[in-house]
Amino acid sequence: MNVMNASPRRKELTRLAAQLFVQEGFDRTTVRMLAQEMGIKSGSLFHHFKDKQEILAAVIEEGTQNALMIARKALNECAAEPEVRLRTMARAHLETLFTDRNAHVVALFEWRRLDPVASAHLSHLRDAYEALWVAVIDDALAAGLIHGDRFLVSRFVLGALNWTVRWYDPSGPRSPDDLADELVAMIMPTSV
Amino acid sequence: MNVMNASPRRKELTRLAAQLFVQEGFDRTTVRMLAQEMGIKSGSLFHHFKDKQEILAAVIEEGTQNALMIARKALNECAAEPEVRLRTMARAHLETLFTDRNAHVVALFEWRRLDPVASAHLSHLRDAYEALWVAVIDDALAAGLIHGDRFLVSRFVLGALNWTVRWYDPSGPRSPDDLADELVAMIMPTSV
DNA sequence: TATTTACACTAGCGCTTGCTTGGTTACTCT
DNA sequence: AGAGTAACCAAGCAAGCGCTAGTGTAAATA
Repeated sequence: MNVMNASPRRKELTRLAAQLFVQEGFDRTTVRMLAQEMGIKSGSLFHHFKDKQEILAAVIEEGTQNALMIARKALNECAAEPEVRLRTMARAHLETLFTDRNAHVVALFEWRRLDPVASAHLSHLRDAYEALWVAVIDDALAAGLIHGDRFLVSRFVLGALNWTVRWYDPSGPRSPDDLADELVAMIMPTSV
Repeated sequence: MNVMNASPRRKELTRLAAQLFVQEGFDRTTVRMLAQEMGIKSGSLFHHFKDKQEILAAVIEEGTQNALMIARKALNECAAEPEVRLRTMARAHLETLFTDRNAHVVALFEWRRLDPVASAHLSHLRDAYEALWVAVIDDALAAGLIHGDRFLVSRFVLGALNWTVRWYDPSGPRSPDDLADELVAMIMPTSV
């Protein structure tokens, strides 16, 4: 029973759990289903995770850490112009959303199943990620690229982006980058 | 056991069920919790609904029918200018979303718990509602008010609007109508 | 060689789940 | 008065739930 273990075995189990949580939802996924998917018996599962809750927390933490890393890297590597940074951030968001889709769908739609302790811990991670967004939006507003309330704009943009997991098929003709660019174009009057 | 009953009692039970489904999620809401909230015993519940699934379907159907009615009425009563119709549709969307909040949150986040039969039936309702949106968006595009792909624009706008249930507090200083107007302004370069 | 560690197993406990059954009450209609 | 019906209740069943206890075994460590 490893409290904060990052063994490769545990990582793989977390990945499988994410898939099942998306397919069935957290509540309908039983420890027996998880175990079977992992090729072990249900009892053995509790050697890797203290309880079912911890599996959920592991899935969400993994996904959010990843999103944070990718976004920071992308922002570090791109130019300083507000327009470029806005586009970069939107692209990074969709990139993580669809390369790590299962984990993010779980994070978006099963967050409330977290117990208060895990939720508090993971909220910090999510807040750090959203702070990146707000900074980029602020720059774009200051540069006159977009208009409106900083708070509203970021919520609307994040909502539009997050909702894509409900309808967008990344294996179709349109790439995630196209999608991100179209959204940015939609809210940027200067780019018409 | 009424298959397609619209008795006032059943309507009230449906409303209470929606509230619990939002609070706890469909899977974690037990028939005993539902019964207690309704002031009856769990067995009596099955006099009104054939099974738990049917309660979920009733909640979602109620909400969607309502949204459709409100949107149609609002569009019928408003002016013919594409800009007005776009704003009207966004306002109507947020109006239903927050007057009938519980039912809509359930429809948005518990849809997948529907069995295939109920899902197929309700999909038609939802499609009829989305068709209203696409028509309004098409007019706005044709009038040059907004730009982009009709499909993408409607998805982005609906995503941004639906996501508001996650963060917006209608009892705050900003009214739902303000919210709708700000979103429309955000995507309409001409209104700067 | 002796000991620990990591990982898996079997078996099942205690509890909750959705739902059924068989019967009762209260009200309406003829 | 009698029949019909909608609404309810007490009791409980079969299945499934998360999780625990105790054991076996192979590899790593001392």
